Amino acid sequence: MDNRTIARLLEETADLLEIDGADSFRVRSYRRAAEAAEQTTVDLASVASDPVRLLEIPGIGKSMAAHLKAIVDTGTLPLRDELLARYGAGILELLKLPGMGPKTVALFWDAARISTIDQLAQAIEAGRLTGLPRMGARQIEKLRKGIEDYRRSAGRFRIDVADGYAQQISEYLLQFPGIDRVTPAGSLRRGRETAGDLDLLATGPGCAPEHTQAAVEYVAAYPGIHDMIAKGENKVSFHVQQGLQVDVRLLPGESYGAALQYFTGSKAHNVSLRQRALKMGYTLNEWALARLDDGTPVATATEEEIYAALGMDWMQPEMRENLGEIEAAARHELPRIIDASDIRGDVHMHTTASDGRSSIREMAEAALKCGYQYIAITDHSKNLAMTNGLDEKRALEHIQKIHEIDREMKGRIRVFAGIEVDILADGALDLDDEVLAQMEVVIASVHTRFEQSRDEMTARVLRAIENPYTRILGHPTGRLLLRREPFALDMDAVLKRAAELGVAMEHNAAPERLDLNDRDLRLAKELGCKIVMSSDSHDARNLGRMGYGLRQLKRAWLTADDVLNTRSANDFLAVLRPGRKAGGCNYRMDFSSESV
DNA sequence: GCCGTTTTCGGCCCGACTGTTTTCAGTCG
Repeated sequence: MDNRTIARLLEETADLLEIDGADSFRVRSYRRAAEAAEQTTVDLASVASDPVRLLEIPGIGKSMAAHLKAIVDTGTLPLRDELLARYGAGILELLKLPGMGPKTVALFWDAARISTIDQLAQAIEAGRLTGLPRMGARQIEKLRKGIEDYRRSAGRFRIDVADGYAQQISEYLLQFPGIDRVTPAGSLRRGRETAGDLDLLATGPGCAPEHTQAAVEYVAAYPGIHDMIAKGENKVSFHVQQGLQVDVRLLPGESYGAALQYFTGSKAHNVSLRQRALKMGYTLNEWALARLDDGTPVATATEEEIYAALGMDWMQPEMRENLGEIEAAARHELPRIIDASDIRGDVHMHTTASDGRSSIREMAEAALKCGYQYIAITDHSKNLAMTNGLDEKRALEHIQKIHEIDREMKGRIRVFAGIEVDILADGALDLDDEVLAQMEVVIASVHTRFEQSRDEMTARVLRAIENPYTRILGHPTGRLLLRREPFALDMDAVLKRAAELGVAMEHNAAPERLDLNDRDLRLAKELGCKIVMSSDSHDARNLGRMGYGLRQLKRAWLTADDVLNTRSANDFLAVLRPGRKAGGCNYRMDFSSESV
């Protein structure tokens, strides 16, 4: 059992305890333990019987150590099972609906024994919620809509979740002697935000036609299988625990490229490609690109060969949506889209001053290891009290500390002073201008809930953009995928105004954020609105993780020129703060001598 | 349930926002 699974069990127990009305501090201790399990580098399964090692982990006490041992020994936690038996297995899903917290779940359970989303939907239709405390017409309508949205997004999995499964299963497959290569295909390979299912293509000597028996049996023995869907000669399909469907295909090396191309898609890209093949006298399927007249294979083993035989350059999977990439590849005019190595700085990160886990120095050192030339420290401001956000006084002190570290780094890396301020309901920022004036990077973010109308919400964000100190608009859409409907915001208006004022739009790399979607990013490019790619890292260990967000940039065909933090430190600041001197920062005098 | 003690109890991130309130509970970050 891995740490993530253990963390999930503890988190679910915390949710159940909360519904059960347990002491909130007891609940929190379960959440802390879940977080500890997720964070620790200790493999909990291997030390579960060693209380001394367990107790060394902060957040794990005597009782929790016993719980951990029970989880590792039996695969489950008795307390969790007991609560699930009482309330029903579906009750945790209710918490995923927007606006549904433990108190409301408990209310519905007590009043109407509701323990699943289906039961809740029925109760709403039957009018059985009317008259319950806090349940006015608006509240009930919000729930009804929440269920609708939830059902629409259910069935698809966030890319990082699908990716996690892909990695686990690939590791397992590669342990089989007859498999020496596994590649995820489909929407995961194309870098979409979500994946409907998971296609894994495996090849190796054990995948040759008519010799796949042993490999098929090995795949079918994968311990993470929840239920088997189909088991054929070269394909095994199954569901994993959380319902994701996985198709593992065993392919001979000679047709691996054709299969990779075929199963990567997208469908529209493939249709268009096959039309092109036909016009050139070829036929294209998952086994080969072959001559139409006599069926002689022309290209099979690699994608590059296939595209080359069709007179095209190979293109990155993220571009394959039939949005002009086929024509561009045929003209040999594919743009050089952005790559991880283009990113020179990360300008959104938190430290222990607010809710981060690392110090300023640790962040700077980690950034050096990532090859960055500059960073900006952007802790939360006071409005996010829960994160220990900085008020004016602490913010000014923090700037001094950042400057100190910057000097210590002696030009090996630049460390800019910044802040992530909160946009209040009326569009004002939550810190005084005098403080903002001293920051090189001010990120204005929407953190609060999104109950306002589309017009109100847009006005709120626009007013924040108009603030002369706003340089980057953070969390612009506030979309938390599969958890909440994207709130209504006139993105066209926001992007247009941001472009006019030179305010950059942040694109957050975290897979649960992915602030801007493909369309937003394409529009931003058209309008000349600059994008800032950020990690929003709270921990030095994952500072360099730009992967998921970067793939959205690729999908929008963005180049290094479109993204602000691909520039040098000097150029970045020059574009971010045109004609503005950093207030009170005399240390910038030595800026021109930076060695980065 | 954890932690750190002024050691065996008492504290444990808290403010904005919404909807239902008629003075506040619940959710979210």
